[in-house]
Amino acid sequence: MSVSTPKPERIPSREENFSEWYIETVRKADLADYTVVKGCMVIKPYGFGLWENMRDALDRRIKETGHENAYFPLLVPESLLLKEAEHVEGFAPECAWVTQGGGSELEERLAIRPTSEAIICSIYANWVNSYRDLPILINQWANVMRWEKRTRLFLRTAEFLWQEGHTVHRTEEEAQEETLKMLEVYREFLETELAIPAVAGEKTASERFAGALRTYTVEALMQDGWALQAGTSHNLGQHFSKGFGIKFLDEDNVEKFAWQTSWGVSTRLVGGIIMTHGDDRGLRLPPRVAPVQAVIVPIYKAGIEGELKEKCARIAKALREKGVRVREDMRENQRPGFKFTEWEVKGVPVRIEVGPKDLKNGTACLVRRDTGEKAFLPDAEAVERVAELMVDIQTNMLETARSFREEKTSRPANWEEFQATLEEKRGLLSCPWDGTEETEEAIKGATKATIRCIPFEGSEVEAGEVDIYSGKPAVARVLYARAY
RNA sequence: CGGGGUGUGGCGCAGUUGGCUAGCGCGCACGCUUCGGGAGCGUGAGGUCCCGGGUUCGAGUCCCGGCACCCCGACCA
Repeated sequence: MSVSTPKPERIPSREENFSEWYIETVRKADLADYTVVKGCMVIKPYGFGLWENMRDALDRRIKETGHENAYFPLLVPESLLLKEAEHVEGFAPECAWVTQGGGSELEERLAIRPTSEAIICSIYANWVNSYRDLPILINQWANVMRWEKRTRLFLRTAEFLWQEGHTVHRTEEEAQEETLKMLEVYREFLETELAIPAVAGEKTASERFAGALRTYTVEALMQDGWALQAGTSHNLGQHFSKGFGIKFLDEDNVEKFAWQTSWGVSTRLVGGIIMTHGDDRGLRLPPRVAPVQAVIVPIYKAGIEGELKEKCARIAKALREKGVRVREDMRENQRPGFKFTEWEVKGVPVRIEVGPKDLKNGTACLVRRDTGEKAFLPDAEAVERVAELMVDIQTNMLETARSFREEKTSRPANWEEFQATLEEKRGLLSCPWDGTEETEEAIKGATKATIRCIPFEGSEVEAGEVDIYSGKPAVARVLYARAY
């Protein structure tokens, strides 16, 4: 046979087919799988372990900023959903409905929550009477359902897991402060834990949450040059308090409507991690959230198995004592090369090889997933080094992602350049905007690029600057991109 | 919801103008030899050929109807 058959189960490169690379990476890394229900995935233990670490890191921050967790019902009576006009309009098209219970037709159909504003606000209305009842600072971890036409593992599934904060405040200022505070929590969380640099800013009216006064976002840039909305924080104003009757008697004995916020991030972020950090070998996980931070692979040799196992156990124990999440891959039916590949696909930050040479020399071989760098170190040093690598790798991944984003951020000088840049380079395009929805629409129609946000930093326009498309006077510099 | 494509062991596929007991690779199970970058040999298990109807002596293959999934567009975290 002169024909060399390609190895089966290879993941296509990001270059040749990014979307296929993504799906294959998710599946080969054993994060998730399809199920019998369209658009509903099963998050497998490895993927869920990742989500749990993300969740815990964010949950800690949510609590540190004074919020408590609670849980509200899955089902939302239609009448409640109808109470905020813009809100229904936005979500009705993607609602799934329960129409029967116990074998008989329900008098009123129940929506499976696409988000919980309606149900939570209806309950808050009973909880709020006095200004002394405020603020209410509650978060819930839950599943929600949106009937999507087209789904993709993690990025857009019919059912997904998320966190949604719902707060009620006495004043507009306080609500606005809360909205921005939580957006900053998201931005910092993405950067610190997930090593994803994100641009914080405000959404334009057309991208605003259904029923919100203002929507803020943290936008990340994926390796294919598309933007991903990684988290949103909404100032709901009094839209919902008026719709649901959340009123309180203020200090001045005047009845007033409360001011509200809501904010959320979802399992979509798992997709963000994959598309920000993955390479052609598969996943690369930021150490801080990786379910397995270091994997130990023994290189078996006849006669020394016992010694090898002992040494592996010793290293594992020392690492655990240092707080490193270690996995010992002691399987005897798989060869080392197979294991190397497998753990690389799964994105484990550090691999520790322990073989006959190491037994003789009192060393261990460390291999970094992010750089591929390989080093034999004396045992004690190796353990120290792994702990250091957790920090180094995390930092390196953030820096890599940051410089990628900077490289992919452009300032086209005119409309022709805008189109060319979007086609050839993609990424984020910083351009003056005239502030109209017409322009936004026109650009979207022509290029599929949307305004991702009006960034907090760098949105100032100089006198005389004009809109990249319409030529009219610009009101702000905004970021355009094609987005997931 | 429009346009295109595909449905055959767990996965990837082959299956001729309709013909014999439906094959191949990977994976899986067992055994032996191996193990510093996806191991080799041997033995073995595993199938409503998407579903329903029709044509025929005979259908994985042809015809009609349905369903599902994937890709490309419009809508969305």
